[in-house]
Amino acid sequence: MPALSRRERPAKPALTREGIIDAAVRVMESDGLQRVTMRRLAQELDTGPASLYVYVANSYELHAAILDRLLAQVDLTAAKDAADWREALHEVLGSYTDLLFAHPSLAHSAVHTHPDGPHYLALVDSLLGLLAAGQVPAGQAAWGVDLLLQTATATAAEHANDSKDGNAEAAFRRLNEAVDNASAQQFPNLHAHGVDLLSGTPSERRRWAFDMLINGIIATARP
Amino acid sequence: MPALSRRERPAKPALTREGIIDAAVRVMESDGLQRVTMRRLAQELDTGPASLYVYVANSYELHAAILDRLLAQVDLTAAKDAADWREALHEVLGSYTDLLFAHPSLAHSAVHTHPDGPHYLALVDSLLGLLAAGQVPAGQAAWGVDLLLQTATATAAEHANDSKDGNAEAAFRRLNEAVDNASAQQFPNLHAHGVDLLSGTPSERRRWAFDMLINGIIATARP
DNA sequence: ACCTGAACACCGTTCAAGT
DNA sequence: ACCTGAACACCGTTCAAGT
Repeated sequence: MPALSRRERPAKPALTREGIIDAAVRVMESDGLQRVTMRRLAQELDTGPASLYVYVANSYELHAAILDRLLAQVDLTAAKDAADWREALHEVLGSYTDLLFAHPSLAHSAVHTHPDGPHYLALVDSLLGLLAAGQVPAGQAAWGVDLLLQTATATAAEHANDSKDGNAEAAFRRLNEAVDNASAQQFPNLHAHGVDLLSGTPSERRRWAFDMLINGIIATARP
Repeated sequence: MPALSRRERPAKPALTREGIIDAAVRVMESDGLQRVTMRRLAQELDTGPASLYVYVANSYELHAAILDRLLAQVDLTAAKDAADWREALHEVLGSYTDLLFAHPSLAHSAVHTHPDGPHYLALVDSLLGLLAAGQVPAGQAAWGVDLLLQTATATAAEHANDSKDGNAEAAFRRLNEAVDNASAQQFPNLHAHGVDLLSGTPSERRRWAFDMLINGIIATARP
C-alpha cells in the first residue's frame, strides 16, 4: 500500500534553509549551542551532514542565522517612549542582554559575529532613535550604539562557561583570594580597592555599566 | 653505545606544566589557537594526549594559562606617569589591545576566561592606580576597570574570524549594503545616520571608545 | 606517582557518484 | 539541481594497565 504510506508518513519534509535553522534553534534550546553541529542537525533532519551544505555555507553562518532568529525576540516596545529615552534605553538593552544571558554560548559566538539581519537592524535603529531623542549628536550616537551592544554581548558571553561544573564559583573564589592576597607593596591599588572590585549584584553592575556608557557617549565628541 | 645515546639525544625532556604551556604558546604563535589542542600538544611533546591530563585539568584551563603567559608582555611602564594619567591609560590599554589583536582567537577565548594570574593582577593594579591619579572615586574606578578591559578584549575578539577568507570584508560589505538599503520608513534612524555608523578608522574608534569610557566612569556615581 | 595505549564518542568539510 | 555515502583529517576525555 504505497499510496497510504505516502500520505500517512510524510516523515521527511524537504530540506530548506529555514527548516535547518528551525532544527538548529530547537537543538540549541534543548541541548545548548555546543550540540548544534552539522552532524547532529543532519541526524535530526534524517539525512547526512553533506546535505546541509546545499543550504548553509558553514557552521559559522549557521550560528549567525540562529542569532538573527533569536533577535526577533528583543522587546522594542519601550523604544517608542522617547520622552523617557534614558529609561527606554535601559529597557531595550536589558531585553537584549536577558536574551543572551539565556543562551550564553550563543552570546559567546555573537562576540565575533557581525550581524546584518533585519532583527539586528531594527535593534540598532531603536537605539539610535532613543539617543537622538536624548539630543545626542549623530556621530557619537552611531559609534556609541556599537559599544552599548558590544558591552551587553560581552557581559553575557562572560558567563558562557559558568554552567559547567562549579566553574563560576571557583573562578570567583580564586579571584577573591588573589585580591585578598594582594600585598600592599606589590599591588598597592588592588590592595586598597579590595572589596570594591567584586562588589555589587550582576544587575546593579549592569545598570551602572549602561548608565556609564550613556554618560560617556553624551560627553565625548567625535574626532 | 647506550651511554652515548643517552647523553647526545636527551630528546624527550620530562613533562612539566611549564613545558606544556611553553609548547602551547609555541604552537599558537605558529599555527593559531585553533591548533592548540591536547592531541597536537601531545604530538609536539612526543607523548599521548592522556599524559597531559596529569598537569592540565582541561583545555579551558590551558587557554587561560596561555593568556596569563601572554599578559606578561603588556607594557605597564606608562602607568608610572601619574601626571598624564589619561594618556597613560590610553597607552596601557593600547598595549593590552595590541597584544590581543595579534592573537584574535585568544581574545575570543579571553572573553569568557576569568583570569586571576599575576600578570592580570598587575594590569588591573596599574589601571586602578591611573584612575586614582585622575581623582576617580574608588568605587566607580573598580567597576570601571572591568569595563575598560572588557571593551578592549571584546574589540579584539570581534576580529577573531576576520582572517578566514575575506570574511571581514564580506561582512563589512553586507552591513554597508544593509544600511544603505534601510528605508526611511522601516528604519528611519538607520537611514538618517547612514555613513556615521561605519565611519572612522579602527584606531580612531578605539581611542574614542576608551575616552568615552573614561568620561563615563568619571561621570557616573556608584549606586 | 607518573605515564600510556586504546577506546569512546564525537567533530567540519569535501567530493565523486547517484537521482 | 539536489542529495548522499564515504572518506579525510581531525577533536576532548577517560580508564585500565603498565613502569
